Amino acid sequence: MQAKKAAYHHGSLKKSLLAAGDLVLMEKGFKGFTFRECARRAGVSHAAPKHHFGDVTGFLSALAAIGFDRLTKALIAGIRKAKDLDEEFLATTRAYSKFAEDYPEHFRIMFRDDLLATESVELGLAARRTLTELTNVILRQRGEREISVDELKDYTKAEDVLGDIVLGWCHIHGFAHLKLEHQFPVVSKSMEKRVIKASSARLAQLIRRDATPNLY
Amino acid sequence: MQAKKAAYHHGSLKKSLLAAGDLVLMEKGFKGFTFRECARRAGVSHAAPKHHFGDVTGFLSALAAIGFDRLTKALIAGIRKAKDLDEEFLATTRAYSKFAEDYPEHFRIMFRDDLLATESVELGLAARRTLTELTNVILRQRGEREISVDELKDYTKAEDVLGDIVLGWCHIHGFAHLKLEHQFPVVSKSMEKRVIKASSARLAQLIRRDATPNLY
DNA sequence: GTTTAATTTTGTCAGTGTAAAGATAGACGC
DNA sequence: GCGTCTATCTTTACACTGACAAAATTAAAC
Repeated sequence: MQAKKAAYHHGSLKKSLLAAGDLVLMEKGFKGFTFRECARRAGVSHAAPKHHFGDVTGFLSALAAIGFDRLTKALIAGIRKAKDLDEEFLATTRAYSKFAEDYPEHFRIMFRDDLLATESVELGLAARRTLTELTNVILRQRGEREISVDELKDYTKAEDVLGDIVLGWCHIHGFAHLKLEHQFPVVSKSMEKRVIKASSARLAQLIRRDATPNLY
Repeated sequence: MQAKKAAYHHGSLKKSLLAAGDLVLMEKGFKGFTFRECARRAGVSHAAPKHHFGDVTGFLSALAAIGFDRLTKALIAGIRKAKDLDEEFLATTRAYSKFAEDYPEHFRIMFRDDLLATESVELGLAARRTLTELTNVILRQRGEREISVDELKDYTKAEDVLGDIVLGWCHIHGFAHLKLEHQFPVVSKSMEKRVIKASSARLAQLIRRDATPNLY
């Protein structure tokens, strides 16, 4: 971090700016997040970021991509801890929601189509990696084999698979989002835990019950 | 609108500002939404809004409350068209999602805890009215009687009811949000219709199947 | 070693939210 | 009727922002 500063040209300013933006997002939130503040933290002039990110939209897209990668990792880590299929769906829901709580501003940015450069391939890929992970959760519930990112497009064409993805992802995402934004009625922590556990279990059972029977 | 302008003092500026803010949100989106632009449209000086709304957070809260009221109405209208319980849950999902598409910026504001004055009783009430409507959708699926806004608090204490609300609302909200922000893989309109119809049906069946049997 | 291209800085501009002080008009007591 | 009061609105001011242009600096290519 200190070695990079020495280089005027060809330094790793882009990385430094991303690190700065990442921090600002966490410390000051979206309100305190400004192009100039990030430049200040990276120790460069206010106009420096322009060359690397164009406008603030491009900058946010890069940070959103970081968010998606972090979410993907969190999902994988959460899933790994699960003992069986019953636990796995719940673990996914928990990991997704915990990510939203841990990185609220990233989460908000990631799902703001109007603030992001949707043509960014980097962002698109990061988002697809996350969706692939979620799709694999569903596929395992269905008793089917896992897929890679490249196969995602083919699999979301299958109507029954997409149906299960919608069923699962909407619940996971809806819960994480509504909880983050404090839309649920306030109840005890223990009751909340039981409720989300029960909901996840019922949904996972539904998906497994309706899956083609020859495969599980 | 023209008669109000004449009055320097004692005009209905608050309403005019809200109407202006509502328009700006729809026409220019969140990016173009500024305190000063709203004041300009209402034909007053840029500092005028401060007296009525404090800061921009207070102003957004009032607009979010309008959004919730509009959503509540949309839900009621959508539900009214449904012939039976099977159709009703799907109709709710559609109405909720259509609202998000029709008023994207309102929708985004409404679910941004950090940008709103959470202590606003007006906003809290509007949000509770929406949640009451959603709760009644669930209660009807369960074969139980509907409730009023005042009863909401008691009903969300019941763990099984809250469980069904989470199950239903998360799916509805998650779908609307993910669709609005273009997170789903692109598929044909007809396939999308079938998918959401099937998901809603499966979820509604699950809720009804698990309901206490003596009541339906 | 000179040229060239990439990177960063400086300076400027219009526009923003908020604060403070001044202006206006209706309310209210007498 | 009249003077004061108070809520409402305007004016002015300030620090800050994103975007842009042009100049300056540096690394690399030749």
